[in-house]
Amino acid sequence: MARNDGPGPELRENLVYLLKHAQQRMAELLADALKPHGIEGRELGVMLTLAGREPMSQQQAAQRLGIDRTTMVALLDALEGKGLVSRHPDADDRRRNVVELTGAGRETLRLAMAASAEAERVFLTPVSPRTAQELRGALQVIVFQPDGRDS
Amino acid sequence: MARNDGPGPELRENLVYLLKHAQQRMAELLADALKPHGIEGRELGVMLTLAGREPMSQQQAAQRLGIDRTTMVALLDALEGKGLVSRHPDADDRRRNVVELTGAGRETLRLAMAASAEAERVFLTPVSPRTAQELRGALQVIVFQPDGRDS
DNA sequence: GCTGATTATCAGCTATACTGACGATCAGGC
DNA sequence: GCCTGATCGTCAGTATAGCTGATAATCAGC
Repeated sequence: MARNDGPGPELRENLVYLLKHAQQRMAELLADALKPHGIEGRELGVMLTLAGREPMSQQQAAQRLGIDRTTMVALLDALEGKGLVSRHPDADDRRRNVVELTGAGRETLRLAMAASAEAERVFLTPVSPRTAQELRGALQVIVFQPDGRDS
Repeated sequence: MARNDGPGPELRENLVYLLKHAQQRMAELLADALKPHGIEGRELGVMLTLAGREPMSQQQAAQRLGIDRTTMVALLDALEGKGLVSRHPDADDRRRNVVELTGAGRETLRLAMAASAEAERVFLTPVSPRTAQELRGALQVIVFQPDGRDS
């Protein structure tokens, strides 16, 4: 995004503005941190979804991530091309592709998770660890219980 | 965005994921709140930047907002088409356009700011007012003093 | 063994925001 | 005064992310 001279006081209070720019900064930090490992942010999301779980279909993975199934196709094409995930038809339901991390995928994921944690650390540098935890907690509540119902 | 069944525990902790989805929800709430007033979120950002200040050039406004000058052209085309802002050449520097809110623009901005505040209130429903203030404060620090230098 | 639903895939569309090029204009050196 | 380089607004083209709609293969219920 273009250079930002700093907005007027009206926008400094604006949540859309703050969230958008915070998200953008975090995404840039993550992209830089992941570059050495040859993946991008959304691909890490896919790999995290696939990790430590039963194998799942593309559709299931897409729903978990909150992305469209057609978007998942392109993401998996890229990851499969890098040898990080494998697709093969489900024996029980041959419409489905079972998607799994490969060995290389698990290793890359391990390194990428460390890089991601470091990017988050940099992102959170200007606030105290306590504030950082409150920030994460508040976002979790807002994203996962937006109607105030308890989980 | 597509339906989200809820991610695994790895992603629930992930700041990029949380920020992206929080930003998306806030943007949707704002878009709905602004629809009756005939403007969208980015247009409110432009109008807030133009409000209560000396008239400024398109470039200055763009830098304040952190968007590209070419993006500003299209945004102002729309706002001018709705009669909410006026452009006219700067007498002192005829390369520049002086951009100002019209009377209708100021009135729309007044209503839109109320709608925006209400959208933020809905967004923050699941957290306490105190947590909401901490969230806003933490984001401000991260966005405006990302290197930890004091303002 | 039909009929309707589901899965993965693909083409095409939309929204957003950028880069690069252009003409008009300004500012500084001479 | 005049040339050179920089700046401003504009436009065309490009890139990215994500969607809709259509299609072929497959499944499940009757």
